[in-house]
Amino acid sequence: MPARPSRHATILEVARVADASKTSVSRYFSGERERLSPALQRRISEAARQLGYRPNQMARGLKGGRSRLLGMLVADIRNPYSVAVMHGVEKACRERGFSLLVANTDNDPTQERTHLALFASYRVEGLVVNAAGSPAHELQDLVGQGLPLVLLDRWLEELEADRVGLDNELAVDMAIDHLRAQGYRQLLFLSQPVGLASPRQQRWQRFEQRLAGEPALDGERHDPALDGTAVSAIIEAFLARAGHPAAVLCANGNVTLAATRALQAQGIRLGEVGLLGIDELDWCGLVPPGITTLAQPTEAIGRAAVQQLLARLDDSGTTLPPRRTLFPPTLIARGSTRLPGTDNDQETP
Amino acid sequence: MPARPSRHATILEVARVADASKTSVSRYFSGERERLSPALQRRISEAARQLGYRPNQMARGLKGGRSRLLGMLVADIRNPYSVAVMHGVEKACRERGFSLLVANTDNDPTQERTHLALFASYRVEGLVVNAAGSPAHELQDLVGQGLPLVLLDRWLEELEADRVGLDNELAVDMAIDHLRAQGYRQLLFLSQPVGLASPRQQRWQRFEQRLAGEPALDGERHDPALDGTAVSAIIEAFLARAGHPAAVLCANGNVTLAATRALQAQGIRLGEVGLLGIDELDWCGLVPPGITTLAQPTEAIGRAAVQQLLARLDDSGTTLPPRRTLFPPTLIARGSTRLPGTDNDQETP
DNA sequence: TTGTATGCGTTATCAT
DNA sequence: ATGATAACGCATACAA
Repeated sequence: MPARPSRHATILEVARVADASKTSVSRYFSGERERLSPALQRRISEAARQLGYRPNQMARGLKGGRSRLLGMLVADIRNPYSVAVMHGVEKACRERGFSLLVANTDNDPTQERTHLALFASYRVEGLVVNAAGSPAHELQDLVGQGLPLVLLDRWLEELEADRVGLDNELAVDMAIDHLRAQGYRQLLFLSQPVGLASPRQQRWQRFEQRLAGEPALDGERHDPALDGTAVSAIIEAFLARAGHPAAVLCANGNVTLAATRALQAQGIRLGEVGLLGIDELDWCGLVPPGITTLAQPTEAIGRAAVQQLLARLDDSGTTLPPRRTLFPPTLIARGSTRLPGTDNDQETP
Repeated sequence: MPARPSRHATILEVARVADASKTSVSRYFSGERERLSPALQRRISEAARQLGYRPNQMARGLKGGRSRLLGMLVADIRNPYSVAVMHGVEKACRERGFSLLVANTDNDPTQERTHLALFASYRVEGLVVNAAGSPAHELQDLVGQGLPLVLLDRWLEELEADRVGLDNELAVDMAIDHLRAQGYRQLLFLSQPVGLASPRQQRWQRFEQRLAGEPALDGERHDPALDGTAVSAIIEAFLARAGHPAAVLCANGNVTLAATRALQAQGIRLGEVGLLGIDELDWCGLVPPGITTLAQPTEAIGRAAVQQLLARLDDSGTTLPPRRTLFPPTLIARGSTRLPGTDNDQETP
């Protein structure tokens, strides 16, 4: 028994024990086992097992420039949507032999910059970015250096990069069509502050576009901060002003949460005032009579991001134009968009 | 202007441009700027800026053995509890100059092993483990090699390591005390399959202990799989059998979700049958009349894990005995544990 | 099929 | 205060 239970065995030690050269051991662990004689393979295998040898990725990365690391920047990790997508990203990474370095920015551009620098220092081979906001500049630099980068959900107009996310126009169309078909005529579009977040902008604008083209529908839109009582006030004013039947269209999960709270606080029965939210959440079926949502294919979005990244990685050199991959949402109809007295055959909550 | 917009500037290039030696540049970026003359500092700073130089962590890790990487193994990343803790872990990491490598195991011991190997290959300096299940063996090895490791929430009895998590006994005590004080006398304890998950075991056992000591209370416990209709059946049978007032105690967030569904499906008003869940979730205030929960201090738990890890890292050598850090939950009382007709002054939903 | 020699970017040791 | 040089663990061109 060797005395030292030291830190980590190296390729050299394995070579010595196996009575082979560093090269052979290296080959053994680099998918070139076929080139070694069965006898040597066995010796190396045994030596490695005995020593608990694991190739050092740091050294590997240093030599070949291949860190086998992908980075993911998440704007808000406590958002279930982000986590769901991340789950897809991570699975796809694993399947392709990559590991995922995750950083949460809490929607803070400063942290975004910090983490970007960090990723760079670990020589990640690709980046999935769900950006907080502005720093198209540093991202631009990275892309300029040839780092594959895909923008997830949120994108910056100035930045020429691949994009993956929801088809926001389609989502708003589906929402409006559904509400219309269910008999609602007055629509309130509620968003978090639009600011620079592209999905918010797109949904916001599409709502206006569509309403302009639908004489049968009437509506308004607001983008309050969600922390105060603003949502409640807006809904109350809207309902006082609007004719019936009226409905609220929530631009994302956070808004759905806030709007549900507000409607409940006002003692309003869902359905009587319609409620439809973009983003499906665990509890949407639980609040009576169930909240209608547009679910995003989060897993698929995550996988697509990785796939796009690795595609770029493979044929680096050829400069394909930026590609955008948009996914359609799925309507999950529940009681919150069923007018009392109506008898549409909807999926039950 | 140099022609090549190549990949990454190295310390050597910076040294050349700054007309200095590699050593000086290294010192500049390793927190030893004081030892350099102001003039040299300026030259290096300028050269680095101009070249967009970033120290290569891979090379750093290779040389000094300091990867500045922490690994976190998560059993189920889609569980909001896990994410909340992870948020704390990540923040604490960042504050201490570490990066976090996250791996989700989806409760699969095989993936757990794979990811553990992976972490080892990246020479993470510490591990936060929210284990799927069994492989105390590989974890034991890592600990034996001197790798700081803290068990989060779930722990393996066989493994001598630091532990951080909720005080499960206290949680069950608080739950029972609250239900009792609210007038409930028949208790149904509902858990996910207990199996090897230590928190489930502890809560499960504590419930039985406590009930044995309380003649005024009566109860039973079950740990069905959550995917079928089992929960509904169990609740129905329990209510048929039990006298009133009866309450359901949910061992975690997933169970709370399932139980709420079941109670709703049976048209039971919450409160009339009590409902209390361990784990606070976004929507618990939304389902009328609000679901009472025991909230875990997730952020604090995450931070504590990192702190414990770094403490070990600092005084490696001294072999302190394993330490366990337990946090108390916070009761958030809502309508689901208020019997109709009662008039307790509870926090409103 | 197997081995030798060199270099990846950095820090540590030892000079000056 | 600054620099030269040797590792760190591995992959790879080249040689045998």
